[in-house]
Parts: sequence; C-alpha cells; structure tokens
Amino acid sequence: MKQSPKPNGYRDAWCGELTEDRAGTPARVSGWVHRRRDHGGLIFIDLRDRSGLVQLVFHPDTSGAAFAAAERLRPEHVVSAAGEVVRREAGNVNPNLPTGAVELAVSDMELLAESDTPPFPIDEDDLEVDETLRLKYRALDLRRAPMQRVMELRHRVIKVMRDVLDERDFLEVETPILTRSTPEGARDFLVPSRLQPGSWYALPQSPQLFKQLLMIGGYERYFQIARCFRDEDLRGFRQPEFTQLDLEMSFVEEEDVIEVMETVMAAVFADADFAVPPTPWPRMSYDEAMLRFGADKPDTRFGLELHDVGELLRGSDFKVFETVLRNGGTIRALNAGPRSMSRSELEGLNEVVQRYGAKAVAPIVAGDGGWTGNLAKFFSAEQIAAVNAELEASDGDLLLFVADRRHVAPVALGALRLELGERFGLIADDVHHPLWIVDWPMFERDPEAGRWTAIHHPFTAPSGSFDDPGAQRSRAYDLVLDGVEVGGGSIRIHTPEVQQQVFEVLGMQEEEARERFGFLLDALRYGAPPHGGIAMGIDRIVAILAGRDSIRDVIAFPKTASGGDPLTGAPAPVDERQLRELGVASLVPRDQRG
RNA sequence: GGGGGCGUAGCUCAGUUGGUUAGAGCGCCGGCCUGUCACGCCGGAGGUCGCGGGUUCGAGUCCCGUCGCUCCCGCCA
Repeated sequence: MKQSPKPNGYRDAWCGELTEDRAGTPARVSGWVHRRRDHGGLIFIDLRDRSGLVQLVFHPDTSGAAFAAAERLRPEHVVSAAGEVVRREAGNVNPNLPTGAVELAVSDMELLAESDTPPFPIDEDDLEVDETLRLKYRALDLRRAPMQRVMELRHRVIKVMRDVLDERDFLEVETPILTRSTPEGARDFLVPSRLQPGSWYALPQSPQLFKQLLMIGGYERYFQIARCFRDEDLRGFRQPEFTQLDLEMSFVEEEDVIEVMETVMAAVFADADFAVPPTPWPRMSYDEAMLRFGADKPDTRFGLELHDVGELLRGSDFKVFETVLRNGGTIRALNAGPRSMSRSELEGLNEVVQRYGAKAVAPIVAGDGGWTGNLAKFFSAEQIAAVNAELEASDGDLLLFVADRRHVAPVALGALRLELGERFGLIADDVHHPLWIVDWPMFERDPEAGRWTAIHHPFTAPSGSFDDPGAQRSRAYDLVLDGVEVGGGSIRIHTPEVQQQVFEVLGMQEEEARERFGFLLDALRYGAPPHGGIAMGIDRIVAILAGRDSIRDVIAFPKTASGGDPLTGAPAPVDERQLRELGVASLVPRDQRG
C-alpha cells in the first residue's frame, strides 16, 4: 500500500503496515478473520486485508467485552478492531510475518458481518481447489492471497504500459464495442439491433480498422487497453473475451514499432523483476523458425533443434523414407542427446506426432561405427556420416526422424521437440526469451476452399511484388515470449490501390470489398499516412509473468472451456418477450415451450 | 466437430481381482486450554460415490448413455 487509509470509523491503518515503528501507538484496523487460535483464556486472531495480516490478541482482563465477542469469531467474518500496537516479547515474534514483531492488543471490536463456512479454504495458498468451484464463488477465490498478488501484477503491467506510452505522446482513445461484423477472421459475437430489426452489431475482434481510421484522422500515436471478442473454442491461453494493448503509429516503419514495443515490454519486465536479455531482442524469420524449431512461435530456451535431412537420406533402402521423398515430402530430424528410451516411451512419441497428422517417429541410436536400431541397416556409410555431421551426433545419441508431407513433418517434430524439452527438464524457469518473428508469408492457400487467405490480416502491407501470392512476404512481426505468441502487428496498407489488390488476391470482388470495408477504402482515398502498429495480449503476458499456465488465473471473472461462467450462469436463456422485442426468432426447444 | 483425462464427505484425496457397516487429513460443531501463529488435547456430526440405465446373488469398482470440468487436434484474419 502506498499510503495509510484516511482515518474513519472503520480504520486508520492497514493490517500490513502495523510494524515495529508503530509500537506504542493506537490503531484501528478492519478486515477478514484469516485464522483464529482460541486458547480459552487468550484469543489470537489473524486479521487480513489487501495489505496483509496482523495478529490481534484478546486478553480477558484488558479486552473487556471484545473478549467475549472474539470467542464467536469464525474464519471470514468481517470485523473492525481497535487497540494499542504492542511490541511482542522476544520469544513470541513471528519471523514469517512482516507484522510479526508486533500485535494489536484489542480493546474494542465490532463485528461488521458474519460469514458462512467458506466452501474452500481462503487461508491456504497452495491448495489446488476445483476450478469450477472457485469460479462459482469467485468473490471468495479473489480473496485468496495468490489471486490478489496476480491482480496487483496485472494492474502494474497495464499501468507501466500506460506510463511509457504516455511518455511517448501516445493518446488513449476508446473504440466501439458495438460495431459491424466483418466475417474475415474469427467468428463474430453478434448482438441483435432492436431499432433495426434483422440487423446485427458485432463485438470487435480487435480495434484494427478504427485505429487505422485514427491514423488517417491525424492522431499520430494511438493506444488502448482494448477488450477483444472472438467466438472460437477456448484453451488455456484463449478466452472468448480478452484484453490487448493495442497501438498504432503514423509515418513509421517496422523498426519504429518494434522499438516502441521493446521499450514498453522491457519496462513491464523490469517492473515485474522478470529477467530478459537487454533490448534489442533477437529476430528470426518465419522460414528460419519453421526450419529450426518447426513452429512460428519457437521456444528458444532450449536446443533440440530440427534439421532438414531429406536430401542427405535420399536414395536409401528404407522404403518409408523413399516414398515420402519421392512424393515431394521431407525428412526432419533432431538429436535428443545421449538418452535411452524404452519401447513404450518411443511409442508415446508416436502419439505426439500423430496428433499433428504425422505417421510415426523413427528412432536411431548414433554410434562411432554406424547406427544401431531396426532401421540402421537401410542406410549407407556416407549417409550415416552426413547425418551424424548435420546433427552433430556423438556415440550413443538418440536421433529422432519424422518423414512426412512438407507441411506436416516440421510441425509434428516441432511439437515433439517441445514435449522432449519439457520431459528432459531442459527449460530453466528463470531464463526468458523474447523473440521477434519477421518476414512472414503474406498469404496461405486454404486447402479446402482452394483460395488464398491472409496469414496476418488483409490490411497488412505486402513487401515486394505481387507476381506470386505464395511467395509474397508481408511487413508483419510477432513477439514470442518463451514459445508463446504474446503480440503481433504490421505495417499497414495505406493506399486504396494496394488494399484493393490484396482483396483481389483473397478472391473478394470489388463490390464485396466495398460492401464490407467501404468505410476503410473511402478513408484511404483522403490521404492516409504510412502507418503501422501492434497488439499485445495482456492476459498472456501477465500469465507468463505470474508463472501460470492458464489465463483464467489472471482474469478476475473468466469463462470455462465451454464458454460459460459458473458465477453468473451466463450464457443463459432469455425471455420470449426479449426475443420478440429484438425481432429474433425463438430458439427455445419445442418441448420446453409448453 | 474429433480425441484423451478427471468427477467419492464442505475441501484435498485413498478405496485391492466386483464382496459384509465407503475411509484419511484438513475444515465444521461441542468441550477443555493465558503466548499461539498450520496452536494443542478430547468428543461429535457429516456421503444421491456427478446423473440415468444395464450386467451380476452383489457395483464406488465392469458395460452403455449423459452432464460438468479440463488438456490436445481442428478452429483462432
């Protein structure tokens, strides 16, 4: 706490600020009963507020009526207590408590509210309680110290972001929550319009188009702590509504945006005592990330890097590899080091790559004289030597191969690499790696629809010529932290001609583009500055800083994996009357309509 | 949409090849206790084994279905 509370009838001090220098002074504190230790003739109460704990002591002779009242105190009752802050005798000091050198000798106490027995303990920090129960009683869960520490951290992160950007002349501007559906990327959340029956608002997936309009509006530097909404399936690091630090700058290139964001994030990390290398942070092209790590968000905190050994192994007697190569596939390999694995462990590796559509992992043990394992006999001495050299294999190293289609093998082995890195304990938890991924492809082919889709989004500026969409690069950049995508942005298209070209590649007719994005194309015709920006996932950043593996732990009121909220019961059915007002057809199942 | 895991007391969990009255720790309630701080000691209450069906002489345990939670694939411009 930065300062003591303004004295009123409830308190004149925080629990946590009653330390030795307050000894001998009167104090009044308020809070929740954390624990009670009733010795019959002497009662101790640990009282808790957001600042921490302080021990209240009730003596039968000096506490008066408060002593009798204290006998009825139970965990989570709310009380206000006044008395003298007294220094504890030497043997009674609690070194584990910041306020452990003193206690409040209570002379007056008021019971402000009682509490039912809580459904789970509030005073145990490490106990893993069922998450649904925690969410159902979220107010109680938020009382627990670990949650309070996380929410304080989250506040600090956002505050540092605001301070740095304010210092750099960024202007915080709010953009609409009720906006227009632009069904390009994720599925939209839709809101029916009562005043215009049959028409719908959409909740924004991001403020993307609005911040571009702000640049055209001459605001130069914009940011927002923006809530974004995407109606897609949830994961540990994905919620249907989430919070981004969204920013945009005019008359800038990639370097400018990256430099600003490195300054912001370095300040965030420093504030949180989170050890990262000094800026500028390393950059890696998308192609290199896919080649070396089999991921567009590589975790570079450990090795086990991937190698393309397809050409080295071409022409072997191993039919599986040969078939893959002849069909235009590839073989990727990694050196797992001097480890031995049982047959069932190796089977387990298959399961990992099969999740990503690969057939299997081929294991080989490297040796000075050659390879051992079922597959060793299929390869020539030259091939063995070449692969050993490529993988820097020593005697006894376990080499793992995945041969498959070009879009499958790297990703599958990349996933296996993460699994092994974790299993082998190669990831130190005090080393952190921010990394920019740059030189992204502009488009990718949608295998089902057979058309091009934008990898970043269709407002990202392309670099180079437009001859071959498949080879087209974009001016996008992602920030990856410890293998998690924490942010992404790009230099945007700022001329209507280029924007129209991109829409064409995406198969959008001019008419359709006008219908959906006419307001942007119009604005681009009136002098749009070159501009670009980035958005950072605040929930993810806070989760990583707090060492949590779910962003539910850093959001005050999150949704479960099925998109529900056990606290409020949302989503929930609504009255037929409400639906009629909105001009929306009833979705109540017939058997429930009566 | 697909696959895996979990569901037993308020909480965290155990529960053997299907077998008699389903247990432990914590919490809760009552009693005792003047220096504890995870206070201690004594006693007590507390169970729709997620729900429904099936197999069986007998189901917490096996089978089917279903609900909830969770992780992964798809999806997430």
